[in-house]
Amino acid sequence: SRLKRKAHQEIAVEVGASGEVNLSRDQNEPWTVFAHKKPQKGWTVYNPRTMRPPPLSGDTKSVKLMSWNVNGLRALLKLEGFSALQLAQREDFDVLCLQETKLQEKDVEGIKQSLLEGYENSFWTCSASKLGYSGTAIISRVEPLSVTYGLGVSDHDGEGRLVTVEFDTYYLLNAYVPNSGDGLKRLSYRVTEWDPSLSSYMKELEKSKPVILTGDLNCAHEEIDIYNPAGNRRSAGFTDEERQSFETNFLSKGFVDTFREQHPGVVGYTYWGYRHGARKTNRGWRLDYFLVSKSIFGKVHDSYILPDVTGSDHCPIGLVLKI
Amino acid sequence: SRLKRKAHQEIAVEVGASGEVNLSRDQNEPWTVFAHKKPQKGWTVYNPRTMRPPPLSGDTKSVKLMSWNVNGLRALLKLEGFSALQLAQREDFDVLCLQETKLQEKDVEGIKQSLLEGYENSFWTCSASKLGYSGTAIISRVEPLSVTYGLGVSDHDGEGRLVTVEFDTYYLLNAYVPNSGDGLKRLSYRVTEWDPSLSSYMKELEKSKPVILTGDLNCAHEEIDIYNPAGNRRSAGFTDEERQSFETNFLSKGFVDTFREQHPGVVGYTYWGYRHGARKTNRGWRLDYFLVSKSIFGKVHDSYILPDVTGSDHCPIGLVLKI
DNA sequence: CTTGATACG
DNA sequence: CGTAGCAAG
Repeated sequence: SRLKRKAHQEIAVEVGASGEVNLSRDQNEPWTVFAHKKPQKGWTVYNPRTMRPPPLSGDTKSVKLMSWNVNGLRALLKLEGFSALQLAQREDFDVLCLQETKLQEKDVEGIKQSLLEGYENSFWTCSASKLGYSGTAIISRVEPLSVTYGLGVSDHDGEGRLVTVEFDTYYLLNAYVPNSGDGLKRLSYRVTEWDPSLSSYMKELEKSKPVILTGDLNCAHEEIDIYNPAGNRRSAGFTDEERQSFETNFLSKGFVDTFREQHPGVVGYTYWGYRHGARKTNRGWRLDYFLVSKSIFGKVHDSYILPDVTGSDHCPIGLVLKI
Repeated sequence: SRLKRKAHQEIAVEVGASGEVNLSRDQNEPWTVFAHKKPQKGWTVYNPRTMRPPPLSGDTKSVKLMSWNVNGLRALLKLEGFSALQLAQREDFDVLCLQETKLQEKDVEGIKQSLLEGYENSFWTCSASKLGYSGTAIISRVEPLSVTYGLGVSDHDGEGRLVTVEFDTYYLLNAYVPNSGDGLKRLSYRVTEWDPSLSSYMKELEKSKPVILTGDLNCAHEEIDIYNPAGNRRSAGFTDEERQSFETNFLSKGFVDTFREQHPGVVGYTYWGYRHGARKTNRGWRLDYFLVSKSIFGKVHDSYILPDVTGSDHCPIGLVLKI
């Protein structure tokens, strides 16, 4: 049955004294924020209240991975109420992957200290070529078996865009895929060099263990993954080239887009440009993913989005994995 | 008699709904903000409430000139309550000279429109060499006889640091003198090229009419003009070279420092660096002046400072001239 | 529209 | 510390 929709409806977000985030909407009401003038038949809008599976029974062990493009970690931490700490308290994640930390090497040590109790393992990349640009981190409760920065063998590692940790039963890769840029200046680099290199690297790792790739993959895969497909055919992140590359290098190589697999026909954005108040009207993109090797897709309990968490132009996403 | 002093006393400034500025202090209390640990004997701190002469009698005609380094006019105008408009309402000036407007040529027309009713004559300089840098303006009720931008004949005019207007009985020059910069990089240019050129230009004009120079002259002339003379002997604005240049090029050439002449032994700062809350503790400098040709010093009724006007790291100064 | 680096004060 | 411009998204 179709949801009742009201275009441009705003969600009021209330931040409590201790930083907790409360949606002011009735918990039972369906998620009705929808900016499409003519929503496609059969599409519904992802509602993290109603579209998440019930918690696993107590005797099923699970791990919760989260990913968030924070668009500048120092700025985010200044907004107390939205700090990673609050997210930890709410979500109780095991691993948090950050992109666009925009840290310099010299900031890392200080940030590490001030971060979360109980997450003593953290691994940071910074852009060597441009200060305050790009940068990723993996923050984990348990100590990984190994850590790798960058693609290792290639010449794509000057911008601190990738960090890999190895756990018992899988590799976890956290990537901030290069934006193709204004005028699509970097489109060619992105689709002919970066994407294939990342893909090969993943296939190489997969020989020993299943692989999970998360992060800002800077591509809205299909029309359902962007608010205005027609108007963005030549926009970075929705070109045919990038979408094709996403399929060729990742999906066709046996990596599963977990959110889409669990939620066919569901609109779930993870990014809204700061310009023109795009977030209020849900004019967004789905750019952030958890892709997993087919061999462990069966372990995916929940692939979800937290669109109400602000503080960045992206929102966090999560993956609950049975182990 | 010595004033009672309390170091680091703070003045609370209240801004009313219509933008008026109210000091919260008792009107009868002397001005006691004083940051010197050991105030020099005989120095008192300028108090604009008690140290200004009584208004001129109704039959003496006068003109009020004001000067303010606004440190970015667009930023200032955003702070509604402290706009030049409020200053106009309080002070009823005839001419307002601004420095460090930091406007680009393309901003000027728009700003001109949005400015003050009754001040239809305004003349703007912008830095051609560096966008958003330097820049001056003279805003006047009456139309001047002529306007000149820069030093005219020299090669010092790329930065929009000088504008001259000619009135019936005097020339008014508004200058933003080059800061000698970190490491005193520009000290030599400043004292061997800019100051002498400005001085010659003034002497040239003086052949036909008395001259008034106002603006940010970027020099604290004597020890009394700076909160920590000993610690700033090699700071831009208080080097021996700049102080000597100030004397040689301006005072010795017959231009009178009107504030100092009227208030010997009085500490009156016009600038407080933003760093370390220098303004709260009155750790300031007197960098802004009205200098006048000796021939019209007799016409000076009041040379004053408005230290309670915020919105910039400098405060406005004023000159009331009998005409 | 927002972050962050850099210049300048 | 704060105002600018700029690059990047």
